[in-house]
Amino acid sequence: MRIVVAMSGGVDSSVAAALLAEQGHDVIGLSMQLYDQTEGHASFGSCCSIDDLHDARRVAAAINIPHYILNFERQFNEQVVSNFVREYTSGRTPLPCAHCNSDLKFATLVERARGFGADAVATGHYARVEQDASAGRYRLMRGVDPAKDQSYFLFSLTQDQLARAVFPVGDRPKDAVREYARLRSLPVANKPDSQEICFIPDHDYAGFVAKHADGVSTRATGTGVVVDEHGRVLGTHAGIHRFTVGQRKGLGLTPSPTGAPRYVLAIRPADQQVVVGPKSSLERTTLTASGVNWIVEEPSGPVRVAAQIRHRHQAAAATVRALGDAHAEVVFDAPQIAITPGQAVVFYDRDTVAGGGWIDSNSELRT
RNA sequence: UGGGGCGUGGCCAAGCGGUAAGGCGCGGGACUUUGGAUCCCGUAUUCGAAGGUUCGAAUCCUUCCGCCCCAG
Repeated sequence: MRIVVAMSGGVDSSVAAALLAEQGHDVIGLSMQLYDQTEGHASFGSCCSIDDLHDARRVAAAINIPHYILNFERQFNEQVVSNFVREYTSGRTPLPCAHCNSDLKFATLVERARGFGADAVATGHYARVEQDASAGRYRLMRGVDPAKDQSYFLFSLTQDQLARAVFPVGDRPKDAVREYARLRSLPVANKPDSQEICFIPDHDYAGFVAKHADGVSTRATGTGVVVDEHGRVLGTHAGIHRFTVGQRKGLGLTPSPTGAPRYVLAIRPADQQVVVGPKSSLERTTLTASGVNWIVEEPSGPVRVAAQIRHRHQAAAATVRALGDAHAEVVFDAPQIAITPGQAVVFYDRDTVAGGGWIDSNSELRT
């Protein structure tokens, strides 16, 4: 079978490619160039820098597969970057990796793969896909290494996309992946794990948003006030895009009378307000989500699940109810800290992803 | 200039003769294919200033400076 592997230049996708080649598949390596590399070279750890593309090419050469670099700048900008900026300027917190997966890797890249005569696209994600013959569906499951599992970022894949998705490293622990890379002497065997958002290598999210907010909303990055739960003004801030629910650092306020730390409770884009308060006020039991994607058959009634509200959040017992029109309501058994609009809520049944959606509200505090 | 109170790191604040707690904030690190959180480490040779008493003072005394409150 001919398979296209999305090669980022990292260890995981390199091993994925090597494994598939070893299994006898007809493997083609593709790397996506996502943004212009000409300015600045401080792109450490980013997934698609010039260096990373070179690494991908070296790996492809080492395992003897063809390798192509595709220019996805326009698509990346339209699908991922614009969403990132729009979310921040509207008081929400984006999850770009999930969009990159569903809107680029398993959308645009799949189309391009067809051009190469390939039906499947493999990536280095730590997740598993299985065909459930009895249900006539594909199942998405957590990677076997609980510490590296990335199924959270893949919740929005459709059945069509899952049918073409291959995750060669999902059934092995990270250690084994690294070990395999060393055994095969892959050039990236000892490359550090990537982290951080790949398109903002300098860490300056606020600066990035402000710079790209032009066509989106200029006033959204303007100043506003910081208020407490009762609406009392505590200070000013330099733009709501600098905050996210649950944030503690960088509030720029005088310490509270009690000396207790303060956290961002909510962001109100309409009046540019950032609401802060004690940690206990971050607790919420319910949330609503939109853009819900069911990977298992959409349930007609309430379902018991383990719901995960952010990457690396310990999924918590909850009841989900589909509300129709791709909406859902989630009620947790116990309050969760910092349910954040813009992040994904993913429903698990043990290791299987039942579905997930985008968090819209967390029952805003009434002030 | 009658009476009372207070001045300790960016902020709040313990200490009241024995050689500067703690919290917030901030900085660094760990963790991490989002943001945030979390954890760890660091953060005043010095206590408004100047003298004095004492083996030894931020802690006692004197003066000065600066705030605050109540009276006029």
